[in-house]
Amino acid sequence: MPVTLHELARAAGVSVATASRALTGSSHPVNEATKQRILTLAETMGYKPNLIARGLRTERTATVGIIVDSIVSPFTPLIIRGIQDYLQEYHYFSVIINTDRDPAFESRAIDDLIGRSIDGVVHVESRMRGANAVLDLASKPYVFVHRLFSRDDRNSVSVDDNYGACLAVDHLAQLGHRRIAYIGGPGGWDASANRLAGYKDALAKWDLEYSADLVREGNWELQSGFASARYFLRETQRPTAIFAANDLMALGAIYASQDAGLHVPDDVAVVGYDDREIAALSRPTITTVTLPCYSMGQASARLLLDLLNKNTESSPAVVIRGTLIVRESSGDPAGRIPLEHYRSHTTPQRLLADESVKG
Amino acid sequence: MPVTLHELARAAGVSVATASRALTGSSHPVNEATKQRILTLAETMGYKPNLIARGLRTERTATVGIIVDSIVSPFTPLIIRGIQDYLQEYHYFSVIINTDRDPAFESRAIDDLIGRSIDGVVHVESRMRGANAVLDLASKPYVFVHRLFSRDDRNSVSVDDNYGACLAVDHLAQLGHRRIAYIGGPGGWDASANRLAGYKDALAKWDLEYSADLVREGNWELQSGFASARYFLRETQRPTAIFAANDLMALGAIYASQDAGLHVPDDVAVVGYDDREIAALSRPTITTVTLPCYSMGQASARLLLDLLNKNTESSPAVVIRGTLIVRESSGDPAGRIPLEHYRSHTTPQRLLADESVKG
DNA sequence: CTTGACATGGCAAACGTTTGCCGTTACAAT
DNA sequence: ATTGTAACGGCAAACGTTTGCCATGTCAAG
Repeated sequence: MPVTLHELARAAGVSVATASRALTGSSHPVNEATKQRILTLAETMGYKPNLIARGLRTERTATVGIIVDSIVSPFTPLIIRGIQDYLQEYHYFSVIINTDRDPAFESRAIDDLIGRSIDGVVHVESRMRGANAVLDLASKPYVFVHRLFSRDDRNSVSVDDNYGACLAVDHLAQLGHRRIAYIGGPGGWDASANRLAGYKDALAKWDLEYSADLVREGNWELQSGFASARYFLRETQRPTAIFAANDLMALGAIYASQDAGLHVPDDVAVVGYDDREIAALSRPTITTVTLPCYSMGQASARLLLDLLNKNTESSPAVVIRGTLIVRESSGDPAGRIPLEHYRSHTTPQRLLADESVKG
Repeated sequence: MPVTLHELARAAGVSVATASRALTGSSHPVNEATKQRILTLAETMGYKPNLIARGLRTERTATVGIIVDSIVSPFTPLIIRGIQDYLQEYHYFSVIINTDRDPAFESRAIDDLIGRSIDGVVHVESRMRGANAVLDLASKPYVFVHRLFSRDDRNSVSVDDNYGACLAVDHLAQLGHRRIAYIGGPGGWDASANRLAGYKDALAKWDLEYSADLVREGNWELQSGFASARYFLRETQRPTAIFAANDLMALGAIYASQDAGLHVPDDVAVVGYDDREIAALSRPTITTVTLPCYSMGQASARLLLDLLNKNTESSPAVVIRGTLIVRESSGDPAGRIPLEHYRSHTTPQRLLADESVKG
């Protein structure tokens, strides 16, 4: 039922070849007048190119696959949006595959992607993984987005966790805190190591002594933040500030402080990491370092398009930095929370602001 | 580079026609022995059908488009997952289009979908909209998912908000509350009207008098819940329970109660709606009615596949019911919060549990 | 022995594009 | 007048499938 190139060409009194060239802006010259005639005719007739047929012929589909390990995650959708917004400008399309870390489904999905002859892939993984899946698609350009693992590899986007942790500790030190405790992530995650390193770096920068008594390892969950903070607050010389490696653990630390009869931030200052929605809704709201998901998505799309169009073999590894968002849990000296602080978490503006790109 | 049907056929010593029929399970008979030979050969040679070519020939792509107005929303990803999980079982694929309610981008996206000759569309919209976009794709099977608008239309999935609100008020009445206030959503949304109706229905059921003094209209945001609750609590005969039409306003109500020196739930019980993550993280955790996004996604996919495969003209409208999740803000008599309550919000199990389907 | 039905398999057209190759014309340079 | 170059346009092949149609062989019923 849809109008084809043949019909369009016949209506314009030209061959399909000419019509095709007029529409695609081919390098082959075509008379400007006829070109315009074809274009306007295409408009009026409502011609829409059959992308399936085009894909079959050109073996390029202007489609990239996005493989994510969980679309139900506070971070993934933002990354996806970053990717899609960037792709859109270049008239690329994306197909999202949600694997849920199920290898069987993943390999089936990859087969599907191959069958659809997508042009490239962005792989959004929160965990490290073997390279098995990658091999299958090795012939296609491939870009990684790693939220919790840093990769020195080329063709990858990751986060400068060290820098982010420095930001947090800097802030606390600047407020005058000298005993700053740290609740880290579990072992085996690069993010845990890097944020710990950032914590240490910042301490050194401020000539503060690193003490193992002020560091505990959590598991990203609220309870672990709660337990760790309770431990710190029972010490003879309790810390005046706690930096947690994510917002959930920071919230746990706040609850523990409150249970101990301490006021946040007057008695204990707390800083989190990630800038999840909860950080803007809790009481007090949580000072935190943003995880620049949107920018990461954009950067990965940019990398992939470079790979596709400039025929470069590989792109550099991109590392993105978050920024500090100061809220009540660290700063505001008055105890009472101005109501205006409870703003919507993610407005379009917010997506882009607060995130800076490096590399 | 990938192995084609021709190569496979030649290797098996048959024609492409036979190979095709062996692989696709065509109705045309093919000798069982040769069929097996072809299948195993396909396996060893790593043959993957070119879905582009197949799509060109058959004009069916086993792909459905998912058009969402915002992928950055606490609800959309869960709906998407419901859709994709269901589609996956039937070897369908999906393409997600994020419109951000930008009509220009939306129409471009729809053109793209047409060009890709997708088989059908699931439209996930949180707001009501004109049918303009729909017309363009009218030739394709189309299913709506409406989270905040109910549609009597066929080919649509929506929520039984009336029922959900009843659930909440029932719960409060059962706990002995007789003055139950209501913070509603803004006008113009079906969800607001339906939840209000449910509130009234439940009151009637319990022989409780409806009073306009106990109802205020919020705007879904935390502040409005805060302001509304403060208003209620200043009344000479303050309510002992507050039902808010979403979790954010419920949280605002909790904050207002706490500011007024009242304990939740001992002095004021609060129930929300939606079961967003915050409801499981706040202090106290919030009793709420689930918005069964995952089930809605599944149901819409089922509807669409019915449309595609059974050649039915239309499917019935499906209405899905949420369930009540009792947490501390309404029930727990003791003031202190057991730490175990702070569990991960969305585990795979959770996706399916707590949601019941009707119709 | 004839006929019809069925199992099996191949030929080739078709799906709607893009593009290499060739032909024609116009025009400038020699 | 001849040649070279560029602009313009058409023909037809190709991309990898699926499928209508036809051909052959087999076998059972008449």
